[in-house]
Amino acid sequence: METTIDIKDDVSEIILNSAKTIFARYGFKKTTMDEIAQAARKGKSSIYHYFKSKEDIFKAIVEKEADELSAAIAKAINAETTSEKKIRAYVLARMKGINNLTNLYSALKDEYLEHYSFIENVRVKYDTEEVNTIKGILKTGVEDGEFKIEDINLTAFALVTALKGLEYPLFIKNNNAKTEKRFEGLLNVLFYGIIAR
Amino acid sequence: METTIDIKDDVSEIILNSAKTIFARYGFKKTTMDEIAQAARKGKSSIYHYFKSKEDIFKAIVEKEADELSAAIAKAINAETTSEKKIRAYVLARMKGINNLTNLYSALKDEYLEHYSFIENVRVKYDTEEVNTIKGILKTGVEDGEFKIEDINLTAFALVTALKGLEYPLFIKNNNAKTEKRFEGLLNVLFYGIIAR
DNA sequence: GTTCGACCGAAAAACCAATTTGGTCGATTA
DNA sequence: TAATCGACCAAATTGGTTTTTCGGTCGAAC
Repeated sequence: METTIDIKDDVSEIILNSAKTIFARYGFKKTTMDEIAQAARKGKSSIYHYFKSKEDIFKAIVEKEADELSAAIAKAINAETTSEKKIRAYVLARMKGINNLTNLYSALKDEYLEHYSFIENVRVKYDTEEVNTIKGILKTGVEDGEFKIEDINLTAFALVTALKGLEYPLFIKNNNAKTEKRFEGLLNVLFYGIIAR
Repeated sequence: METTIDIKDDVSEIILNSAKTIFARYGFKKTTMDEIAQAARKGKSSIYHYFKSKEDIFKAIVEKEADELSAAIAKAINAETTSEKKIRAYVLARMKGINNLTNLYSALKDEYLEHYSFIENVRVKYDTEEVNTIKGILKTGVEDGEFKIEDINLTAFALVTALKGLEYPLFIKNNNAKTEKRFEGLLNVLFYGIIAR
């Protein structure tokens, strides 16, 4: 199934891939349109036939990555039956997926502070999606009598926030195989609490 | 008990208090040593008799605030009997205490991004203290048979991280009376989990 | 439909003079 | 000895100007 030229070798795709490596290496600001064009073996003006701005290219890259992560997570969730297992699958898939974004992300961490509001926009949009995903699982769990939750909205929001907070110290800094077990421990707290019975 | 001049009216204390209001208003960078000296009704050189640098003054202020918060939290914890109540008291006291730091913090949020590594140092030191506090409570709770926790270290760390992550969206942005109730809901999840039984 | 050279305007970088400012020192006071 | 301060310095910052870079447009060519 690779005998023909891959249909994804579209010019847009070439530009996106070229740009991605340069962005990952130099960050958004330091990357020039000329560099992107050269890497794609095109003239600078040609790029504008496919994307309306540098920001646009960046947005396309980030959204593509985010979509791939979304898809991977959805797949992992659907493979499970109970709500508890779905939550576990979600956390694991998310954790692994975030790792792949590390390259792009680390190049941007210095610029993250600056006022590139469009980055924030993408993040907010994705956060909302995450909360909704979790909310859906929790809701189903409650309806099935599997979970008992006072405030689903708050719990979903808190879970996502906590996960995001744990991302950095647990994963970025401490990137070994034990990390997965650690998340398991946390999930047990989430499911069963810490009160003895 | 206020008939004599308060022993805290030390010159160091005057300098610290003067500096605090100026820092809170203008931030670290924009505040000059001359301004601090004037506010303390001293010559600029005199300041250096008590503090070795501007950074030093700032550090002293932050550490003082942090110590006061620590004390308030410790007091709240000790007033409670069971471990569960101690945790609840801790979270509430912490939440309220952080609010008081808002002034200083908000003036710094723009400079927070810059490489004032000493700020980060204070934060790390304080984080460690927080984790240890929680760890102590959890340990006692387990020993008393009140809690049942797989990995105390991880749970304490996760709880602090999650609290820190929830601080901003739950508290700074949404500063109404309902916030307290929200934390209550979260604590219930922590104690009892979400699994129905 | 695609590619590109030439060009534009705004933003950034580079440069420089003038000023500010964190910090030192020695003398003075008490 | 402890505390205060005026005078001073080197380094950083500021303000303003010039130069360069860079994102983006346009029209021609294929």
